[in-house]
Amino acid sequence: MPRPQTVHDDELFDRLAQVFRIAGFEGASLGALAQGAQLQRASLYHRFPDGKTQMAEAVMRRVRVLFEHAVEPMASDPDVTAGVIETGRRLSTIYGDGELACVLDTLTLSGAPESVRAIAADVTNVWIGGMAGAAMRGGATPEAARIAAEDAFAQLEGGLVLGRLLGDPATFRRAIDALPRLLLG
Amino acid sequence: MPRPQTVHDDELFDRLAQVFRIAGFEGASLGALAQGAQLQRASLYHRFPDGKTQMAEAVMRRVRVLFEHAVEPMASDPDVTAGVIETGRRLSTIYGDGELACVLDTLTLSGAPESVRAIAADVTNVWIGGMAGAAMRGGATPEAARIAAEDAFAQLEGGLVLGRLLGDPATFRRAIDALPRLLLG
DNA sequence: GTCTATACCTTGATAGAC
DNA sequence: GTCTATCAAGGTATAGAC
Repeated sequence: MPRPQTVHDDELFDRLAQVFRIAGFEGASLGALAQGAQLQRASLYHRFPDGKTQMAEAVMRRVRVLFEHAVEPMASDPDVTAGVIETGRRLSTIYGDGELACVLDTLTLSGAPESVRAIAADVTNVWIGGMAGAAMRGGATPEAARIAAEDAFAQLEGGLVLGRLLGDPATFRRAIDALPRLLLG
Repeated sequence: MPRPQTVHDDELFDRLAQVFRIAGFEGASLGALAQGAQLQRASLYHRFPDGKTQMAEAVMRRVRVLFEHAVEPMASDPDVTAGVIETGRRLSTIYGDGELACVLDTLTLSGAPESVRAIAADVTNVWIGGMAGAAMRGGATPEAARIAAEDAFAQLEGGLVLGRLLGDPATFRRAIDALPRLLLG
């Protein structure tokens, strides 16, 4: 009987994400990743034979699942406003109420493999597409909905950057609270 | 007669900034910095005896000068709206019309020394303070002006992140165009 | 002031024991 | 599946010639 995994996949991906999101791709050393994962470097290579690139890809794919879950209420809730508010709650949880950096931002800096960038772009489109869909359900034209969704994305991402710079997540939290207004007018 | 500098300070700081802004602190290797500066590694250590930390500090102080210049029209122009528009032009130049990353974002990730973070926070306050001043000149209360300035900062920074993710600076450019509305209502 | 050469450490990655 | 041990490459930083 083979030795059981001590850290299951999703939990492992989440731990690696915590390192990548504050260090970027080049900045995340195998030592830091191993420490964050609570696994030896060699054990990480057993789980990810293709090394750091494969780790970052797995993290990004895990992030996509998290965002698909986050945007889902905007499409499924009969009350669009209630759906947007619930999505805001889920986004806030992902970002530790604005205290955590965004892996889409940090994992697309210098050194990030093209494969990781591609998944990051895909996640971004899932997120913005979900918000644009909500805006359309609220009555906006496709063009106006897309613009509103992009601006809302920027407000949230910029709020995270400002939070890191000043140590105050207030701007991010304002953006979360403003989501219904930003998307539904 | 001593050998003259082949690269003057401000030009050198700008070249180093180009590397730091796309790589972050840990991600920017001395090799990459030397290549960007068109100087040998050892020459960089002659200019910056304290190494990479001192380079990042110098870059940040240079960035502060650039931002002081960028926000200046908002305070000095008799026509506040014209001043805000001119500041938008200068910000757009700093960010290559939205094609370049922000060093405030990338140079405050994991590994950045506290001294660099402190200057980055200072630059942020210069920038947001300037925008808040314009909003007050436009009639806003101090509290409303500060919030408008923070939100405008977030819209710009988030626009840069989105531009990198999707390869399209449209959201950043929209934020530049929207600056007078965001700050002056 | 800039260069070549080098010391020393950390990194990403691999091999093999358990 | 995880570990210890190890390697080659690349990292930061320094010494000394010009």
